[in-house]
Amino acid sequence: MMTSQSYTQAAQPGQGTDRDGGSTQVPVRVDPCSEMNLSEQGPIPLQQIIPPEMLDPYSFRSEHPCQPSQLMYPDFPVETHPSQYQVLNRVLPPGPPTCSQLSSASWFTDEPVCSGAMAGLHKHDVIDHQQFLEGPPEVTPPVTQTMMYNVTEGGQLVLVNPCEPGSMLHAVRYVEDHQNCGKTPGKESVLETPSQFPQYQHRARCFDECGDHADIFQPPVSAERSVGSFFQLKSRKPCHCTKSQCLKLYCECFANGLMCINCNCSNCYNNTSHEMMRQEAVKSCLDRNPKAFTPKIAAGRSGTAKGRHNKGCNCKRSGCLKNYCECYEASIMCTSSCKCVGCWNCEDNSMMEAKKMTGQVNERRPASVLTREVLETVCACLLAQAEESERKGQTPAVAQHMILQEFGCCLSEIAKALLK
DNA sequence: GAGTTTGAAACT
DNA sequence: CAGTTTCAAACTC
Repeated sequence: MMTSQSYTQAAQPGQGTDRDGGSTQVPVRVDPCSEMNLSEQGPIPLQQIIPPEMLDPYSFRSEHPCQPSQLMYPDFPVETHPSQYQVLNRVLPPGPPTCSQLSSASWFTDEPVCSGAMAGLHKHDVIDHQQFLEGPPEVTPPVTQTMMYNVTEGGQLVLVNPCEPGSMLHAVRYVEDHQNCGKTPGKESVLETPSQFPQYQHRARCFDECGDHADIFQPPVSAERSVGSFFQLKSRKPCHCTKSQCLKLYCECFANGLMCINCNCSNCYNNTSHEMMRQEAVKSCLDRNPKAFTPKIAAGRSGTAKGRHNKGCNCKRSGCLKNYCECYEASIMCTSSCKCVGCWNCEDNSMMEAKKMTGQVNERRPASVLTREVLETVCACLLAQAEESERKGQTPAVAQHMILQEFGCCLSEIAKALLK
């Protein structure tokens, strides 16, 4: 298990052993601007040990060489999520890493890159930094920033982020034995920057578990996992915060456990330059609500595609039919957990019964009544009324009045159907 | 793009 | 815990 003790150990090749006798993952800071990182001596001289107090109130743990190290909140449920700086923990065969082995560390991706910049990756090779931060793009963009791997003589790999001097905290290690798997691969582990929240953790698997490398960095499949967290990451929107310093849950980046990148916020403290304040803000949020960073939308039971809002919405005026409503925005129905008023976004029947049982007021979904046939019937009635008015030679004002009256009758019938 | 509306988060 | 305020996103014009 990764303990805070580990942070006090230097990342020297061959140094550091955990309780199990394996090598210890040692997070290190690497000066990304220094040429020394690229030296054949490896980055060791520039590695900076991160004291535990510099870390977020999470701890690392890896209970099994085949399982990922996980960042944990205190009292935070273990969930697996992809991470901005994901946690990787995988097995590597002994010796220098191959292209395919290294490439998949760039980000979980459907198709591990083994071409272009990644091809022939060995020492000091590069991967797309932006891709590392933002996840795999829909279409692989040109490499504009680089992330470098340094391979130390001791077999350690250290990811070097040339763009975030303070944030990158990665340690990659090899171990000679892969004890629990009975094989002799090494083990690679990339630790995310300590202040990145754990809700985008990524579960990698042993080679012998997954069978193919391409599958290793797929987003995790977990019934309890936040629905859409991976996709949120891919499609993350820039925030526009002005007053919260992006250190309150008003900020979607912060709330999603992400640092602001390419956002339109002002006076932003949700970045590596304000690490301490950011950590305090996280702690403050967790003090206020231990589940503050728990994804609001949890996966549905039995792996159903749609999830449910853990807390439920409280909409009053939107009818839960606008994106103000968190349920509606997440494309899920309101549930009995919601305290919304005048909801039009609820499952009819069973949901309604649940609502009635709890005394909550939620009307039946209009879609269940406003069928195509009903709408066509209403239109036919209005047209018939217009024709009748014309036939009777009524003035436009009277005709309008009669049509509106007919429309009122139709609405009345629809309302009755809704309340049935 | 400015102003308004909305509901979650924060505060009292 | 309820009421109020603050905030930023969604929405409208």
